[in-house]
Amino acid sequence: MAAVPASRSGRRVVLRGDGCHPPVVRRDTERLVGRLGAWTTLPHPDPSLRAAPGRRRLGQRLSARARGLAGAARRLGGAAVAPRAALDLRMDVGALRQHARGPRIPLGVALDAGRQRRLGLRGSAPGPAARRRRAARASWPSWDVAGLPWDRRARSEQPRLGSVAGPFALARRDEPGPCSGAMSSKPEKITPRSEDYPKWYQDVIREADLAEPAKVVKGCMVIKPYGFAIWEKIQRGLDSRFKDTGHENAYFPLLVPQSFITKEAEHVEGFAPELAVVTHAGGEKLEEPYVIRPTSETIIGHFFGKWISSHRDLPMLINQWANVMRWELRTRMFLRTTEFLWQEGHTAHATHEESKEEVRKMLGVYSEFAEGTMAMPVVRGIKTETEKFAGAAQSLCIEAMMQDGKALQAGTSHDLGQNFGKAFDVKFQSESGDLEYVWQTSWGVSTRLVGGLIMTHSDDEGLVLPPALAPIHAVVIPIYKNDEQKAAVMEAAQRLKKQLCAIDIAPQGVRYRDFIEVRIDDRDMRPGAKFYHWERRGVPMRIELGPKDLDKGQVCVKMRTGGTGKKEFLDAGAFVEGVKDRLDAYQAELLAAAQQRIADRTVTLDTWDDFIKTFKDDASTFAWCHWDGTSETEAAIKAETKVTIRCIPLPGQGPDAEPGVCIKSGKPSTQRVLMAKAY
RNA sequence: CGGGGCGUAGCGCAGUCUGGUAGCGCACUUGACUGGGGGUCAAGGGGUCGGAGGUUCGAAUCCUCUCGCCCCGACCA
Repeated sequence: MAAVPASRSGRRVVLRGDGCHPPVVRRDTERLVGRLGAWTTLPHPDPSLRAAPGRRRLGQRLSARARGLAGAARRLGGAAVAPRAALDLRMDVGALRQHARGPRIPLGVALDAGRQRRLGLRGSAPGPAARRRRAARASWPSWDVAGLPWDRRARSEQPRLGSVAGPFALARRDEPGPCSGAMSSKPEKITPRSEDYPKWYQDVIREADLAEPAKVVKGCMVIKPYGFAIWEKIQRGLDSRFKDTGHENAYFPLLVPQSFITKEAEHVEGFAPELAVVTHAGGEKLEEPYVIRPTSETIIGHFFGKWISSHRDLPMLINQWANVMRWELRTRMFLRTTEFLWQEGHTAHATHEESKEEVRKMLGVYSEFAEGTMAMPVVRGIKTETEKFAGAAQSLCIEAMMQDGKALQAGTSHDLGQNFGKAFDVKFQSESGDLEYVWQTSWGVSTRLVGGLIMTHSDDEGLVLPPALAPIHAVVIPIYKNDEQKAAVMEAAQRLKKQLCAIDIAPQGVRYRDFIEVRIDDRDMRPGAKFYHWERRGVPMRIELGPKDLDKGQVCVKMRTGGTGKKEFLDAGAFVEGVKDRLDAYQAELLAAAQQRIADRTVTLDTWDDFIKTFKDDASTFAWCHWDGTSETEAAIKAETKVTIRCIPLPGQGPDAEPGVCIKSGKPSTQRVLMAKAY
């Protein structure tokens, strides 16, 4: 038996095929297999597969798929390799050597550097790290195994005893094994939406580097810089609108005395199950526990009570940017996490008319922001009794449709009536001198908007962002072959960046400026790798800049959502001139596409049969249906189909009000409501 | 809380059945070549195997306990 030369690179032997594509044989494998010609005629370890006594090629009795693999191996040099239908085969030289003597051929064993050394196939000494580790180990007291039967150095020269599972059993793997992952030289791939929508969502967040699960804190997430930059732009856009509508920011404590929560009956009932409670502090048990705010109506109610005494103190218009905590059982990044960031507006008014007006006004701000800035169309409506905020008289909401047809409550605006005013004794003396309770509102949107943004626009290549919220609008990829070219290209890139960065693309009417943000990606990577990198992050515009472009005074521009080939070559000056329009058009395209989807996937249903059919399994759409207005029917529909009433549309947001019969109960109904499965 | 899966290098995972020198791929570092859609080669760095007990000459591997995470259900923005 000839000695087996080690593969030069020291890589494992890997053959891979999936039955659909030709087997993939790595180059180092090729070399090694080529040198294994000596074992062409090994006997198969399983006698049942060894039809003729003596010699037979291993591939012969195997399935067609496996034969394909074995065939590839033969073509490479005549080595006989027994694959199993499963696709990943690793075979180690030591195993082959054993196999040549007899009974066992362990697959799933790597031919790594260490193993090669052990088998005497690798001349080079262990690396420094290995040496250090070994030295450290040697200094510990240890049992000398030399010469004993369990000494592996001796054993490796003999066939291993014990049960022989055989190559197929050992290599069997119903799930893609480590090889398939190990074979990939690409970053983690993004699962296509059609295959697994929730998985796709997680993949996009990871690949775009928006956030990651905290893991060490249950149900929480870390919002990474790129993800937080999006949230910051959302904050800025909303905050300026709140200021424009007369609100002021303030901050209230994170901890709320437990007794506060219990003051409003419906409120405590709604939130009790998801409260996190602080019982100890400073090494001692607290006399009264604090709850970590799930929302701040109670503590703000308390302070409103102290601050408001006259109608002259009204309206009180406060907003708070804060974190809140709700102990959820199942979490999803951005959409539902234990801790999340949001904005909560709290206002107090002298009359119900005025507070109701505030509730509508802020819902208007939200919907304008959702559609204008996020390019996410929404339906404005009223929550049903069961879906409304715990403690509110009425809740308004905006509902967006995600790409899987499910609804996402993207913002809420509550008419609190006098409920909290009464609970916290927030009274004022009116012009007529009477003491009256204030009328309050609260309204909020959260980091959930980021989730909505992702699920509105992104595609199988990764994140897609509307320019109005993109932290980076354009990335310049310099193309060059040598230092000289690099210098010229980089200089041109800097010049272009300077021009672009001076352009303000803030929408009309806002009180802030929003300059185009440009990155020049001068990392030492292949241009292609950079393309994918920024594509996954949803950067709206990519500019390739190379020597040819410099010569012609042009730039190569590729918008994020165009197909791979859709590159435009534009005169550099004209491009800069028209870049704002270009971004505006892109923003408009995203909104139009989202509107189209919502239009395409919204249905009107009149029979329960159709309803069941529409929502069977995991499917969802927006469905306008008649409902008899009772919580019982609502609960029955939910129990049977998981579909909920997302909202009762405000005028103009759904079909015109017309009498009908409830889709479930058949009882009379005055108008259709929006039904869908929800996040 | 029920059902399922999993804790081994930064990430993804082999190795655990059958105890005997801690491995692979990606990522990372250095150098060279390369550069208009995920490059190649070479040389390197990095882990007391989730934790605690136990069995053993010897435990990632066997036993007991424990902690944590993910997925699927019941609750929710």
